[in-house]
Amino acid sequence: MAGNTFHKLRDEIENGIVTGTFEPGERLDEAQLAARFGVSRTPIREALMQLSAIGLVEIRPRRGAIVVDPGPNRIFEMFEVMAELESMAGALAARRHTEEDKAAILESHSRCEHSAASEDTDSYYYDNEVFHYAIYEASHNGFLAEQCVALHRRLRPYRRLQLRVRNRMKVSFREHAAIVEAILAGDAEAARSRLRDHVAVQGDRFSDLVSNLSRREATGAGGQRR
Amino acid sequence: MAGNTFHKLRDEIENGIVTGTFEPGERLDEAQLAARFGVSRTPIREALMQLSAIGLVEIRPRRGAIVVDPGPNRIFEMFEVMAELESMAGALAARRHTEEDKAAILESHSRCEHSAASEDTDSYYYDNEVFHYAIYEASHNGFLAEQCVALHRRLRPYRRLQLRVRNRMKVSFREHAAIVEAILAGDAEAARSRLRDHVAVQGDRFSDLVSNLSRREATGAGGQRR
DNA sequence: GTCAAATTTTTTGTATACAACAGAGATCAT
DNA sequence: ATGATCTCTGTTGTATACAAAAAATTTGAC
Repeated sequence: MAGNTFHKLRDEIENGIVTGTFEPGERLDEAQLAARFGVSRTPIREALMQLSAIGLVEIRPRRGAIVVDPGPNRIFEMFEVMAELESMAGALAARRHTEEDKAAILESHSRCEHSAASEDTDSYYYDNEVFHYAIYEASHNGFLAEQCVALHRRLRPYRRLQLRVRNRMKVSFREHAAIVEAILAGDAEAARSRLRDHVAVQGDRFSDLVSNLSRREATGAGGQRR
Repeated sequence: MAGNTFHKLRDEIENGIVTGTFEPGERLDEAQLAARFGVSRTPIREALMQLSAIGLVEIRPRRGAIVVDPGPNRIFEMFEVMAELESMAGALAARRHTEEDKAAILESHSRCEHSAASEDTDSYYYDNEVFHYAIYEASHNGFLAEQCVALHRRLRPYRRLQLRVRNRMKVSFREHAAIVEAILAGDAEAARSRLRDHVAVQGDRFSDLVSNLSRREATGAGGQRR
């Protein structure tokens, strides 16, 4: 899994964006990044090109690359699509899951139970991810799984904000239980609608998200485009 | 909309892949492409990086880039996802469309009628695209619209194969009519299921597609990876 | 002191140079 | 003749160089 320099740089920068090292709206200076990573500008540019194709950074001609800052509206749109893709995966999983899929889902589900009980948000966050990935796999649609993983990854920072809301973790786990039940029972439509509700950001959860976003904004996360 | 060299190159190569100038499995030699377009290797590489991030080409470390060749299975998976995304757009459009959206849908729909009547597959192909784009817009989810356009574009060559099947054009148009009706009536679930059936590649249509694929393969389209 | 034009500086975009690696062919031993 | 190793060529990956454009700064007029 070596991956050449540009590949590692791509992951590195992508990670920096997702974890917040590079803030939304921030300008990504090529020379600066090159110095930071101890390489020349060439691989940096290649990494930025890839990130721009994914939609994580925006390259403005002759004016450099900036970290894309999706407004609350765009974030909502992304969650709306994510909900539909996940519910699709769930519906397919209900119809197509194998014994191995079942084992993987149950395994990750019980891990979630454990971290939810111990109120460890960080480890719940991780286990939750594994749980969802298990469903993607069980859909037996490789392309769908890839799309889900990519979008899930992109929404990571905002998901994280959501988990901070009081009791969200336990509610989330209860929803998981209902989803598992539907999938294992082979009830595609139940799995679909339960996953949609689980992922969608509606009503209170939307306002919670927006308020968390603006709070972050206020603490100087950027967003100002000169 | 000037776009720097690498931007134009990206579109150029992407187009070449979609239209078949570059065949699936074909190796994309950087120096060769550079000579062909009269530029240096640098912008060529940047274009290839972007295409690899989209998933159109695969960059094997130290072994060059090749045009990705999705097997029949992967193509089927992509159609399955496309069907779901389109039906989602249709469902949203049924609930959210404005007067302008309605006008755009009806306009493109009647264009389709015209080209279907005159049996002009090429112009039907184009008008059909406009029709579907109008639905994406009417969903009022910009992110969803982008995803749909990207996937639609990627499936272009295979859609084209499908249209060759006898009477497909007229059947397609009749399906459009039912979809328009559902959307304008605000019936989200009808729009969803009708669009899903319209886009999905099931039963006969799947075998037709596979047979067309293998016919193309037989005429020397490549796919051999050394 | 303020605003605008010109100049300098910085930064991007492309080309070229060079080093490291992969694949093909040649050489050699058996 | 066959198999393995070695060499050699071709291609990729990274660094550097240079040109053009945009931002910053200075200069000058009022």
